[in-house]
Amino acid sequence: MNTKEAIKQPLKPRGRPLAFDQDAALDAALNVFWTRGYEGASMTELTEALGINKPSIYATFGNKEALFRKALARYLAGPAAFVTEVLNEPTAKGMTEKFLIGTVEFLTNENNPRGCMIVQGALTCGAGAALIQQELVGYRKNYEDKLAERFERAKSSGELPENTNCSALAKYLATIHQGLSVQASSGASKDELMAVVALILKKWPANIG
Amino acid sequence: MNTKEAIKQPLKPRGRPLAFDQDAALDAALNVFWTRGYEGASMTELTEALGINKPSIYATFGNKEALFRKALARYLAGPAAFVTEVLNEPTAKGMTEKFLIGTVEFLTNENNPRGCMIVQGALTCGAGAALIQQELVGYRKNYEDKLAERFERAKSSGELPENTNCSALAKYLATIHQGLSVQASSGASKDELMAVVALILKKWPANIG
DNA sequence: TATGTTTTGTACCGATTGGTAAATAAATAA
DNA sequence: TTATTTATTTACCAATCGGTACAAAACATA
Repeated sequence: MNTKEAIKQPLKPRGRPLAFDQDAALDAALNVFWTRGYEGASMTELTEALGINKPSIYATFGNKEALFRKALARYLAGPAAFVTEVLNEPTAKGMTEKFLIGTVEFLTNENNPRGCMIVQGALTCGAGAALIQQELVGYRKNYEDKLAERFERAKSSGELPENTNCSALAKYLATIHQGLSVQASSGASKDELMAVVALILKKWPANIG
Repeated sequence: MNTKEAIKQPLKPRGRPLAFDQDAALDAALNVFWTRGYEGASMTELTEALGINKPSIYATFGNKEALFRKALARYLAGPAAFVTEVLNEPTAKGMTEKFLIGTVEFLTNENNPRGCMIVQGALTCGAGAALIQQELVGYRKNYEDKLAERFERAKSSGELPENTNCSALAKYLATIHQGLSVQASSGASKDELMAVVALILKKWPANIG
């Protein structure tokens, strides 16, 4: 028995092998949810997009909610990863710039559906999607909190003045981000949104405090 | 025959009279669409909210799309009327202040559902709601254009400098408005959103041009 | 009272929703 | 080969979707 092989494949799966790539299927599901929102994406459309039948989806990913959550995790770890990465920028000003410019590039990337999935996945919905709706609200709040924490650190380090209202500043950035998402899904171009961001950054951080 | 009576009621309706108030019914429909969005509002929920049966809805207002459009018209003429009224403010600066402060008061009014119906009525949806989705995009663009025109007038009158990018400034305001709508529907309080607006207005219009 | 007109309530329509039972197919293990 | 395990396909489920047929009810006119 080869040790290397034993490590890479400690035990071969017993039954019939999966006939599709799980990551590719999740990408396809993400694309549908991203475009349609949670409720707007029907299992029929998802089935066609994934290229597999419904029982395979349910056996592999669980029900529609579970599939949405797994697609959402892939969204956060993949195309939307820049949002958490910018938190590590050395300065709050640099973070703000990278965040806003990165947001516009992300929202108008022609390889992606338009808009941010966290924002538009379930803004309004029927009663059956209330749980997903609340979860997305939580994701938005969570990121806003991280922005506020970053501004607090900048205040401690002296980059921002002592009287800075960090939570208001974070909510301001989140508001811009969410508005840009609506704009992008309404057809706004990269140049148009970059012009908006330029207006915002021109006087930043002068409008703090 | 009394002339006054003839003018007020030129001819009495022939058949069985309507058993409900059309405006009150439209208000109830507006409330459901405003909360749920176009697709999230089911005819069953609408029926229960209006207090009348489905055949009465269809006979009076038409199908779901027609009902939505009539509720939307009532929304624009009623709770959202301030948005067009602020365009008549004597100065662009005054308009901007009234627009942003009015937006926050509107979005956090406890008598209303949270969020702007034009923004959230059909941001993402299934294929069947594509027409309503596009119409709402049109309403957003239309208002943004009116903001841009107002800024152009302010440029002509000398209130704004000659190098002002009016369309970018209008898109900036629209972006803020749409972001505030998402924030309000996520549970942000009036005080929190007023703090955001205060940040924006503090340096306005310094970030022009 | 009889007739015509309109709205009402009930009961239903086909299509689609998310989700699944059951048989078959493809792999490994004995 | 035979048994076991897992995945696939087909066909279907109850519930809900938007929308409507039909008859009873409530009015004005004659």
